[in-house]
Amino acid sequence: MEFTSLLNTSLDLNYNPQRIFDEPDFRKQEADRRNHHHIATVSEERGALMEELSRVSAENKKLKEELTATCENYTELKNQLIKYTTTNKNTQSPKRRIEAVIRNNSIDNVTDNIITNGNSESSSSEEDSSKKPREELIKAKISRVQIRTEASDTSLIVKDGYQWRKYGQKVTRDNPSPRAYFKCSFAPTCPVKKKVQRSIEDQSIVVATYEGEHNHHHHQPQPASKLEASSTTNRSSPLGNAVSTAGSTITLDLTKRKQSPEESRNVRGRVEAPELQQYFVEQMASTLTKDPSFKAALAAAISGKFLQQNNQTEKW
DNA sequence: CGGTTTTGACCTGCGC
DNA sequence: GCGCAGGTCAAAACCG
Repeated sequence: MEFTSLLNTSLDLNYNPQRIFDEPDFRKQEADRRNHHHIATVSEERGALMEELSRVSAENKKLKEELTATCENYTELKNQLIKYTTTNKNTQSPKRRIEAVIRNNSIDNVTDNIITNGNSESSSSEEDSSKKPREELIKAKISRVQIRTEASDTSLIVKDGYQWRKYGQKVTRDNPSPRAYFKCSFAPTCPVKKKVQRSIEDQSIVVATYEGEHNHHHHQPQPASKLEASSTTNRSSPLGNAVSTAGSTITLDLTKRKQSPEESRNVRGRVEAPELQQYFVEQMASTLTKDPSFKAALAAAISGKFLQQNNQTEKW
């Protein structure tokens, strides 16, 4: 877009020297005096404006630096909090610890914790048939997906392209929102289960935990079906592929809201499929163009650039 | 009518 | 052994 054509940088000084010479002498002298006075006033105003502008620019720069420092502090504190909560959870029972870690960290850490736990137990005691379920849990591929939805949307529906049958719902102790249990119903023998619960920190985030691997191809939802998957509005979304990526944590924003730096890192760091990357790039572009604060920041940046150009022009 | 959802009951593991 | 919490079952209700 050609902004320079839209921006009128000229000052209307009501000053036309050519006309002065057309006046008779007595009028010319009077006009000269007036114009000298006018030019002096305008110059003063201009100087004051320039001073104000440089003051505001300096203040803007200072605020920017403060904001950057605050963001850095925030990130550091957040990391410390995560580290602290992870350490605290280690005092819980193994099962509760797995739950807690699944809630708080990425699945890479979860898998590590489960395996470590399993090894330490097998080395400390003999074989026990009661441990078989846990061994199955160790073998089971667990992945977690965070989906940002509208906070007003109370349904625990995760549109991932698979067909699920809900078999239970529970209110857990540490989260007031209920947890829903689903089994994959596309294939009767498919062992995959998922748990869906709203995040306790952010009610707009739905956390889906997948256990196991699908033993069938990805299901394309049927139209006009009551299935959960059929309510998927974006059929071209590669989320189904993303979910089948075992051992990963994926954060999706379905509300067109701006992603936090943490969430963006999450996506950048873990999602590598080309179609997913393209999907996220498109979503990010869409999000940015619809974000008023981004527009405001862009406008500020552009106007700042123009002010710089004007300053340079005036120096010529 | 077949599949899904709801929901109370039951099972299981764990800590005390 | 008891209580608690998470997970699962299964009958009834619901829906297209």
